[in-house]
Amino acid sequence: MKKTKEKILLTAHRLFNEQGVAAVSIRKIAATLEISHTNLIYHFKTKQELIEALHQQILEAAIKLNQEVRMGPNMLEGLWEATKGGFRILYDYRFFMIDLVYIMKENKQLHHRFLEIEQIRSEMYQDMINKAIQQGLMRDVYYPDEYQQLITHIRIFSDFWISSAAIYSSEDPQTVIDQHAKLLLDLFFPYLTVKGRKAYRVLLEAS
Amino acid sequence: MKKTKEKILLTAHRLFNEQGVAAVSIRKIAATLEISHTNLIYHFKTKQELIEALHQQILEAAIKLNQEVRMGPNMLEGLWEATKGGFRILYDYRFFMIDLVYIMKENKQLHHRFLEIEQIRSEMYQDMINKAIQQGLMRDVYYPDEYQQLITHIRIFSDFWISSAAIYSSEDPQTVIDQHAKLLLDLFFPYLTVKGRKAYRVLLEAS
DNA sequence: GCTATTTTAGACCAAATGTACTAAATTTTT
DNA sequence: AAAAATTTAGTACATTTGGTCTAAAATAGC
Repeated sequence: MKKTKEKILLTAHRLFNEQGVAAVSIRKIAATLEISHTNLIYHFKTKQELIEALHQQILEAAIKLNQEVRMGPNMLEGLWEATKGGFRILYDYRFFMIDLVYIMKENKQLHHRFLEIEQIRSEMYQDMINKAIQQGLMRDVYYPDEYQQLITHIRIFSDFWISSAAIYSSEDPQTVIDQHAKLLLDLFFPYLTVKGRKAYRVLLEAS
Repeated sequence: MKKTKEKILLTAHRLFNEQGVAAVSIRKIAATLEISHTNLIYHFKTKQELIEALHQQILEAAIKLNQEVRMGPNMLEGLWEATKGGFRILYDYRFFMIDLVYIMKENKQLHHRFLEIEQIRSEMYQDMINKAIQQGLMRDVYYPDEYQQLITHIRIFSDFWISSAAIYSSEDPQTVIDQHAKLLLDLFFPYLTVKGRKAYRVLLEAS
């Protein structure tokens, strides 16, 4: 019996992606669905609630991806798969990334959750890098915090490559996703050892 | 006699920075200035015209900076000064960067100009890197396009560090600007030669 | 079948926004 | 000083939006 609720989320999701969060009103979503706006309000009191529900979908997709992509012995391969999958999810919900600042500004609760998740992601990268160093794939730091800064760059790139692509890229979605997943991997390249670079080349030839 | 026009730009600039472009209407700017909204419209027909005028200010500030910061023999030092100055300008007009995707979407002409300017910036970085390689400050590429990708990362970071800071940073403006200017420089670090890294350390100790 | 609950629609309101039109006030030009 | 231009304000209108209230329709539970 929640067919309506699901349809609302689908339509909101689509319109947000097409027109941006700010340009889509409750009434517009309702009109697109050909239901009354009061009906929509019955299910979601505000646009914020819609965004929160869609954010929940993003999290669930991310958790599902995390379970699928088992980080195997080859760190770079796992990173590559996880990045491609993660970037695909972000692209599917691109309105969220493009309006990220706006959404975080409007919704303190979501903002807080987002910061927590980023913290976890950061620690994950930290672990991954430490393992890669142990395995001789990445070099040691030249100065303290060097990898902490790399992780910051990873975060900013991950958060905003979609916004950048909205301005600079005209290719089809899959190409854009692959290009930027590759670009993220390139951030790691200069830190790789000879052994690491070899693994990197093997990986690229395989895909 | 263009006092009004200037006051309008100042107030629009301030309100855009404080509340974001979407949340500031012609009428709100007029109300803040305590002039009639029709008077404001007389000077600027639409919000787009206001944004274009402010963008022109950004360009003029950037040109002025370019003339001041002479790229001396020390490539890293020039880069550091230019980055700090440029990032300060971007921060002064942070509404433009935070609403970048929105603005580019709404104004095809501005979008086109923006792409042209980015092209010039890209070539500037390319020249700078080539010189740094000749001077033995940066290493040769390990694979083709390696530095082209670095420049892409520089572009994305430059475009969106302010958006990132709006979400993650709570420090005062000057600290945020310096931190991110430093982060941009860090993108170069792993490509530096031993000689380049030495120059980099000298530079950081000086500032 | 009847009742209670959930879902849906319609009417209405107040605020904000862009826009157009008119006219007054001010400044500039002659 | 008079005429022409510019700048400024006031009014009014249509649209959009979020929001409330009421009631009808559909569904579920008994």
